[in-house]
Amino acid sequence: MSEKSKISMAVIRRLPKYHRYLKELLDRDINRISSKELSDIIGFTASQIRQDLNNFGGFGQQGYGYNVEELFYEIGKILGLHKTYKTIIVGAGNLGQALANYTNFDKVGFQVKALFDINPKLFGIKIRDIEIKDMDYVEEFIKTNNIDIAILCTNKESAQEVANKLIAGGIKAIWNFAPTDLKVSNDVTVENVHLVESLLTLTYLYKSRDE
Amino acid sequence: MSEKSKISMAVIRRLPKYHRYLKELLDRDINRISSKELSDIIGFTASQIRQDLNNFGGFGQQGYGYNVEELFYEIGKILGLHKTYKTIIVGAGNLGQALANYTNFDKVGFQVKALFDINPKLFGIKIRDIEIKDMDYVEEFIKTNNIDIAILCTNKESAQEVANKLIAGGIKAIWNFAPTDLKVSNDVTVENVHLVESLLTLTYLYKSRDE
DNA sequence: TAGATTGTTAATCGATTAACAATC
DNA sequence: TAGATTGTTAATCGATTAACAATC
Repeated sequence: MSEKSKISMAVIRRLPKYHRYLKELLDRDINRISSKELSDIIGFTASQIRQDLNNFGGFGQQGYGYNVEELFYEIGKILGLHKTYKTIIVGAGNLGQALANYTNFDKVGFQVKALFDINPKLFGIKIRDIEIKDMDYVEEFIKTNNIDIAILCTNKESAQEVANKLIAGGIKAIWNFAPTDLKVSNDVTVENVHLVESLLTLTYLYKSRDE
Repeated sequence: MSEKSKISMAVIRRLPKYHRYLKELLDRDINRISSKELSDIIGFTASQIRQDLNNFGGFGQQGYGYNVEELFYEIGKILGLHKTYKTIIVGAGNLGQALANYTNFDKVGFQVKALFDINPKLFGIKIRDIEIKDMDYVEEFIKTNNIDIAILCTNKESAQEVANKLIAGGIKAIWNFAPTDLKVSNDVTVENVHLVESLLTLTYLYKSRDE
């Protein structure tokens, strides 16, 4: 925990959205924006935008607003996008393979170095030049290649066991797509993508839309 | 809006997690649980669990706790899982195809009736007996087959245009995987899965873990 | 300079936690 | 009945919004 808890999760989860909208503004050659204008397009209140940004420093200028390029760069830095990340995908089923093919991650500096699976039939197959390897060698691979992030795409039954292996190899960040909550020590960061939970939220809202 | 806004999004997003943990308890043949016991395994406070559940009715019994099977069933009903949903996947790239293959959705009552794409090379290809069809016919297909939910897996450039088409066909619920925010009228429900935002949250937390 | 807009403090709102009477 | 645990009200905590002085 320590100091990182200064910034609330509510704020943290808004940061990537700022980043995405600022990128769009940059692409449209807009180089200056006020919190009011940004509010109109992103949907947060101007007050919230100013509060959020001021958690990290005074990026604006009174009477002017914010410089889009500078703000985009600063938020990128806050999010850790000043470096590239070496990742592996663990579990080379449909989802794992689809994520290996998903080029949107490359754009923000993520490299997939290998996929891992337990199914020998998959060993050696390449997805965009990324090879599927034997899960037995995952710990060794992590150490040798200084992997930062593991993308966990196994089924829920093997997720915890595989996560333990990754952590034994030195992994400190897991992007978890398995529909289960991992038990990890607090020096390991886990971000969950629980697809079924998202889908059930949709059905709830859909069902309740005109109640 | 109307009455649906009674229940806060914070509560709604916890419901699928209750559902998942109750299923696990059922599978382990546990048929009774107190809010305190559930708190220990799910990680919400016992008080919060009781508050959450009481938004929807008194499912428990003083001195006893909750009946697992009944509570699982009731939460399923609240989430809209009393019926099956007909869905289509729009955009049959890597992600669309992976989702068509993802059998976890079937388990909770979702049927994928077709995939749609604009690429003629894909027309007629089948994923698990689900055919990829010409996007030109998507409106007609939605109407003819009473599709409930569209799973949007296009790139961000075509997402809004495709969404408009789906809505013109009568779609009221969109599960959006395209990295953009859709503009829709308020009778249409959109649930976003913004993968890049999730990944950037992970990098933020990873980077800040020992600050 | 005057106008605009930030940075920041104060007020409000909503969500979580605590407490306990009701009751099985 | 006595013990346990809910349902629900009250207290606390945190996040959002409003307001405005500072300043570019």
